[in-house]
Amino acid sequence: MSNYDTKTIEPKWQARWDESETFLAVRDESRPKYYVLEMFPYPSGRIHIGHVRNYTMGDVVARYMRATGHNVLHPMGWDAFGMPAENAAMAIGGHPKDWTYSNIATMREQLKPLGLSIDWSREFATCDPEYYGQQQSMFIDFMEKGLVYRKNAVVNWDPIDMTVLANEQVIDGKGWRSGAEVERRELVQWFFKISDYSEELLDAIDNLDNWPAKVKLMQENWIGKSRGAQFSFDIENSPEGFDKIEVYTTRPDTIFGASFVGISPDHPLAKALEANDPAIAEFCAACRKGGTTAEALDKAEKLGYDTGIRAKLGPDVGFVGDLPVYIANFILMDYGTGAIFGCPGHDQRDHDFAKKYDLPIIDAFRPLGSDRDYTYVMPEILAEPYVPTKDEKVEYVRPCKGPDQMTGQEAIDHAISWFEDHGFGKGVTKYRLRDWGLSRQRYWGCPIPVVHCDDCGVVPEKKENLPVKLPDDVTFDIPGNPLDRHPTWRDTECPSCGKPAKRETDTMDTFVDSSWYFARFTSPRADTPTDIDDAAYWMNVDQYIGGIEHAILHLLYSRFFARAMRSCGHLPQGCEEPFDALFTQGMVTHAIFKTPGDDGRPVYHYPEDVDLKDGKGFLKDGTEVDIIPSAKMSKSKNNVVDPVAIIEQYGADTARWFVLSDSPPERDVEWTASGAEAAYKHLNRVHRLSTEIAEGTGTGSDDETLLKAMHKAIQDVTLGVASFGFNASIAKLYGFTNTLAKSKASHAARREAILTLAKLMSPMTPHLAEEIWTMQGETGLITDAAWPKADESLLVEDSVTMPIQINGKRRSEITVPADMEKAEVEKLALANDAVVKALAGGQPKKLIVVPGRIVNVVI
RNA sequence: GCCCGAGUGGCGGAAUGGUAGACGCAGGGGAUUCAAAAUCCCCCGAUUGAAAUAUAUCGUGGGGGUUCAAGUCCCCCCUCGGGCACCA
Repeated sequence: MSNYDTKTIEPKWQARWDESETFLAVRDESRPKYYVLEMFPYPSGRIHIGHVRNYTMGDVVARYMRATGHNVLHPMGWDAFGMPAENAAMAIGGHPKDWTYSNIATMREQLKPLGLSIDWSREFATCDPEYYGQQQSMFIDFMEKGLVYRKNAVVNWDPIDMTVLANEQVIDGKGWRSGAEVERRELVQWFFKISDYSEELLDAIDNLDNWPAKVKLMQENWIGKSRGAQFSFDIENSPEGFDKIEVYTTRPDTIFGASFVGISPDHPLAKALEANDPAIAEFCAACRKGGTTAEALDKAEKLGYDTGIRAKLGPDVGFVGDLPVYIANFILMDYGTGAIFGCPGHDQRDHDFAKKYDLPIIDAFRPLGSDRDYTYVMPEILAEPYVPTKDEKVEYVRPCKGPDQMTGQEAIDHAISWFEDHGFGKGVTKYRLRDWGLSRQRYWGCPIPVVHCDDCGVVPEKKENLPVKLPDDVTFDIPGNPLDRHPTWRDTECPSCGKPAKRETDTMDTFVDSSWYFARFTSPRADTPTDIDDAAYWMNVDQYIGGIEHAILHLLYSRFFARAMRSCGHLPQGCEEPFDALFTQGMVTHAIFKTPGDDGRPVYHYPEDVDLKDGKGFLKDGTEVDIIPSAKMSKSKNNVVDPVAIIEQYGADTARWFVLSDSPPERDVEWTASGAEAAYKHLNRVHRLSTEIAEGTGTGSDDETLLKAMHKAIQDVTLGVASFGFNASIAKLYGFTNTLAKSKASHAARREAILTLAKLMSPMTPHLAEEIWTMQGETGLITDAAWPKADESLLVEDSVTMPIQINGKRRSEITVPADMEKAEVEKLALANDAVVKALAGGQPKKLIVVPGRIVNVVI
C-alpha cells in the first residue's frame, strides 16, 4: 500500500503542470473567458498564511471555472514599490531594488509549492522599468486629458518618513506607516482629478451587483455626496475687499434659525484679519495647533472669536438680523466654502457653540403637535437641539417657502428654490471626495515623467525617452528624497526647447501602481500600457478577491483609473467598472499564549512550546498559560504560523484544505494545530480509500445508494464552490467520503465514486486529486477533465420522510412515496397514531401539507 | 455622534419561513495491539430521569409581534465587531 507522501506527490504534479503549460492563458474565442484575480502581494520578504488563504480561494475559483469549460486567466505579480524597501536600505544598508527583487524571488519560491494554477509567464513587478515606463506613458496621456494638475496644497507631512501622505493615509492624525503625528505643510503637489468623476463613481456603485453591500456603502460614504445651497451674506465692518461671505449649507430650510456666521481659521477673511490683529493671529494659531486625532477632536472645545464683523442676508429678505461673524475652530476650510451659518436650534455643534458664547437659539421648525416656538432660549431651558431625520414631517414656524408641515427634505427643496427665486443663492451639490494627491518625496516609486524648464515651464517627457528610470547610484544614509540630492540624475534637457532643465523628483504614490495592474496582466509584455484587443478579450476581472482593508482606497482609485484609461484609449468601452464581482475574505488568526512576566509585561510563547489539554495550555514546565483566541497574527505576539513550515510538515493540500474549511471565507478563520492535523488525517484517509479501491475488484450490492449519494455530493459541492461556500462544500465532501468509505457497492461503482470525489476535491487539493486520478488508471490530467454533472434523475428520492407537526411541534413522521398526491398524504397523516391520539376523535382545524417537506396538523 | 454587520452546543460553524445544531474540533466509551501510535466503531445542547429509539420539558443575546410554522420576517432593547467623523 502506498503512502500519502506529499513531498513526492506535490512536486511531481507541479512539474507535470509546468511541462504541459497547463495554466498558460491564451486567447481562445471558442470558449468563454474567465479572469480571476487576487490582490497582488507586497514583497515583504516571506509569504504569510493570509496569502495562502487568499490565493487558495482564487485558485479554487480558477480551477473550478477551468473545469467548467472556461478559458481562465489567473495571473500573479508584485506590488513592489514603497517605503519598506527604503526603510530596509536605511536600516541594513543595501539597495531597495536588491532588497525587493530578492524578496520577490524568495516569495515566488514559497508560493510555488502551493500548486496554484497561475500563469507565471505573465508575472511582473511594478518596479520593473517595463511596467512603470508604461505607467509614465499613461501619466502623460492623463496630463493631456487634463486629468493631472499641480497645485500648491496644504499637505499631510510625515516628519519621520519625510513624505507627503494622502488623506486616506492619515489615520487618527498619524501617518499610517510611521505612526508619527502628521504636520501641515504647503508644497506644490501633483494631483489626479478624481473629483471630475465623483458623480459617475457614485452612480455606478448601484450597478456593482456582485460587490459586497458593505464595500459599496463605504465607497458611497467616502464620496459623500450632499445637496445644499450656497449663498452669500453681506458683511459690514470688514477689511477692504471683503464685502461678502459665501456659505454652504445642507439645511437651507433652517436659515431663519441662524444666529451667527462662522468661518474657518484658514478662511481668506480670517487670514486678512490676522494680518492686522495680533489677538486674532494668536487665536488662529491656537486653532491650527490643535491635534487632529479623533480623541483630540472629541475633547476639543468649540472655540470662537468674535471678529466684530456683522453679516446679513440680502436687503429685502428681512427676518434675519445682523449676525455676528466668528472665527471658529470647528470649521474646515477644505469642505464647502470654509464658512457656515450657525443654527443652534437644529444642530448639535452649533448648539454647543451658542451655549458657550450665549448666542440666540431660534427654532425654524418644531415637532408636529408641539407649541414650542423658541426665539431666544437660555441654555438651561433648552438643553438639546431638535434634530429630526430628514424624512420626518415637522411643522415650520419660520419657513422659507412651502406648506407649514413638511419633511426636512421637502423643506430643503423648497428652500433651495426660494433662494434661487430671490436671486441670492443656488442649489449646489458637494462631494467629500478630494482630488488624489499622488506626489511622494521618495526614491522607491515611479518617477513622475516631467521636466521643469525655465522657459517652457512644466513639460512632459517625450514618450520615446521613457521609461524615466530610477538611478541606481543612490544612498539612504540621510532622510529625504535621494533623487533631490543626486548629482546628475535631475539634469536633463527640455523636451520642448532643448535647453538644460531639471527633472521632477517626486515619485508616484504606490496606489497608482496598483490601480491598473489588472489591465496590464491582459498583455504584460505589450509596448503600450495595454493591448486593446487583449484587454477587450480578457477584461473585466470576473472575480476579484482581496482584503476588506482595500474597500475604499485601492478599489476607488482603480475604478477611477479604468475610466481615465478608457478616455485615453487604453481600455475599451465597458471596462469602466473593472471588477465585475468582488469578494472580501477574512483573516487567518491564531491564539496568543502568554504568561505574566516579572516586570508585569506579558511574555508571549510560541505555539510549539505550548501543550493543549482540555482547552487549557501548559508550558513544558507545567505552567498554565493564558489563551487569547482568534487574534490577528503578529510577530511580536509570537502567534504567526509560517506556511512554509506547514507545507513542509503536512503538504500544500492540507494547508489549502484547512484554510478553506471551518469558517465561511468572508469571516476570519482561526488556525489551530488540531485543525490542521485533522485536515491532514482526512486527506490521508482519502488517499488510503483510493488505494483500497484501486487494489480492489469484484461485485457488491446497493450501487444505487452510492451513486445517489454521489450525485447529491456533486450537486451540493458545486453549489458551494460556485458561491464562495467553500466551508459548506468541504463539509459535504467529508460526508460523501464517509458514505463511500462505508459503502459495500461494487468495485465499478466505488471507482466511479472515488473519481468523482477526486474531481470535486480538485479545486481545493489539486495534487491529491491528480494522484487519485492516476491511481485509478485514468490518463491525462484531472486538471483537464470536465467538472462532473449531477444527474437530475438520481437526485430525486423515491420516498421521503416527512415530519408530522401537531400545532407546530414535531410529534411524529411518515415515510411516503415522493410523488404521492397531497390528498393521499393528508389521509395517511390523519391515520398516524400520534395524530389520531391528539385529535381524540375530533376534526383538525387545519391541515397543512407541504409536499416533500412537512405536515402540520392544527387542532 | 452617524452608518453598517453579527450574536446558534465546550469551540469553529450548518440550516430556499418547514425535523435547529450538518460537517469538523475538543471530550467520553469501545475494538484492534503485549503496549502504544495509527486506524475503525459508538456517544456527545440543557433539564428531569435508575434507565430506555422518553411519543417529556426547555432551547438560536433579551422582550414583543406576524404566521399553521420563525435562528430566518417586523418592532423595541442589550452586547460585540467594523467603517466614517467638528463634512455645515
